[in-house]
Amino acid sequence: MVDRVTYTSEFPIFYVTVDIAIFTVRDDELCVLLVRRKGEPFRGALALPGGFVAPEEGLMDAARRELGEETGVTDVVLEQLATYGEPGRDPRGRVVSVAHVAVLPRQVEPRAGSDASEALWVPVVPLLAGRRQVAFDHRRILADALERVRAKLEYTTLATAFVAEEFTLSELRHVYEVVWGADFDAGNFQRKMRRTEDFIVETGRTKPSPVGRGRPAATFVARSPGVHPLGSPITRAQPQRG
Amino acid sequence: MVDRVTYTSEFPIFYVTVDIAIFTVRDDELCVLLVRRKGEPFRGALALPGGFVAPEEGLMDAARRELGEETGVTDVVLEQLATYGEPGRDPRGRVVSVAHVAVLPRQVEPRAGSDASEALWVPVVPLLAGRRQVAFDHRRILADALERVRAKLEYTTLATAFVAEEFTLSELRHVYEVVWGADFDAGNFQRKMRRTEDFIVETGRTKPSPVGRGRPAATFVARSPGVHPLGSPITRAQPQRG
DNA sequence: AAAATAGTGTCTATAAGACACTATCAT
DNA sequence: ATGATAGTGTCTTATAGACACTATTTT
Repeated sequence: MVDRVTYTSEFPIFYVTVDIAIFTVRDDELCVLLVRRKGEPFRGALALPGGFVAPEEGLMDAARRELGEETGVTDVVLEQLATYGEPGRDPRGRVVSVAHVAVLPRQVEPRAGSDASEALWVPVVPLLAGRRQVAFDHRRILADALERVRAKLEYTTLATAFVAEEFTLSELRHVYEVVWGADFDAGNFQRKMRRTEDFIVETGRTKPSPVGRGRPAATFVARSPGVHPLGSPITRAQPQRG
Repeated sequence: MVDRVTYTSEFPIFYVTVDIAIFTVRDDELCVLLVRRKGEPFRGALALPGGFVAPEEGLMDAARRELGEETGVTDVVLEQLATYGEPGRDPRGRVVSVAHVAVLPRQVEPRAGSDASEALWVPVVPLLAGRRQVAFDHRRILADALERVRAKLEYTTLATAFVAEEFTLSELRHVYEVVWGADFDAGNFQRKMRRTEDFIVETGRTKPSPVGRGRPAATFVARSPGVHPLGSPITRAQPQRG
């Protein structure tokens, strides 16, 4: 790292950080990983995990590093969300933050990092509806991130990033139901998924229901790793007059 | 502006810039406004207009200012696209660029700014398909911007940003045809637009065809200023087996 | 057998594309 | 009248949602 340099320019000093909104489905709720801040400003408030970008580090590399430091997770779907750089958004100076969205396939027990006294999974919708303090403009970032995840579920294969590598259609349907807060007809969902091209591939194996009873479900894997656009969107459940 | 400061930190120096991909439909082609660089690096190459963010200036404010300086346009649809910050993307140092997309309602004659020897409208698709040199990673940014515009046309009211405040459905259809490079059935397009909620409002006035012959077209205005999501998407023309 | 979950069949409403047709203008 | 563009009618095909039904498992 650079230790002390002389900065000669007519341009101001910028600090560049990354913040990450890490989502997972946990206990029938969409949750985001937040840390409780140890230092000032916003000491004790909830914040998105994140940190400063290193000198020779790419933006997504920085996000991936911070994510690893906070959760120990490495193989994860990560995407740039937007950049927040209003003057005054950070009292320490002109900080431009490149926000990212990450989706975890299963619940991971977070461990606190060096900048946080605590790391915890927080249900997103109640947090955004409530009045709990959130550091900086992270409430706004989180709202944007939620909107992005909900939108991407519709026209990409993002849903598979929430479940294990091998999954049942009930598990996948549960992701949509939790993220969108709407129920799906199980039969129609089944048909839609099986008919959508380039999304899922049946393994030939089955998996018993978690409640112990009922017909075991066929398992599937994502057709290809990562997130890809879908030919036809997965529509949100809308009541039909018929 | 800061003239000379001493920068004491374990964090590196970052420069933050904005770049703007300004699109318009001109002569039956989707065009982007590019400048020819006066100075090094990439002297003489084509580049997106853009520049450094001022000390107390928001990111979109900076983009709007640069856009005004380059084209004289003020009232314009502007949206953040993505941020590009790979180390080495700019030989002058660690430059993080926040790219924006702008859409102009009509062809504007660009005037060269202080950083550019020339400003010109360039057809986008041939540029991306060809081998003309483009400065920095601006070819990549431009490709991302084109993808964004094509996508937004489908599920937002962005198309109205390409036409004058009062427009005919033929003019609007032409935007879709040029941006997507596909023809639409004029009748079906008419029905689709009139039935889509919260998109357009008929003025009651008519406008004669530009070729002088034919029935004058009814004119419309956008239902509300700015870009808004649509309830039902405008689908790209796809051949149907029937 | 009963209960629970997985998966299929089928009907209806809606909407997109194809294309024939009507409407209104200039020459 | 002719040709051009604007706009409507209507047929076909595809698909989403509703919901009844079958299939496969455990208790």
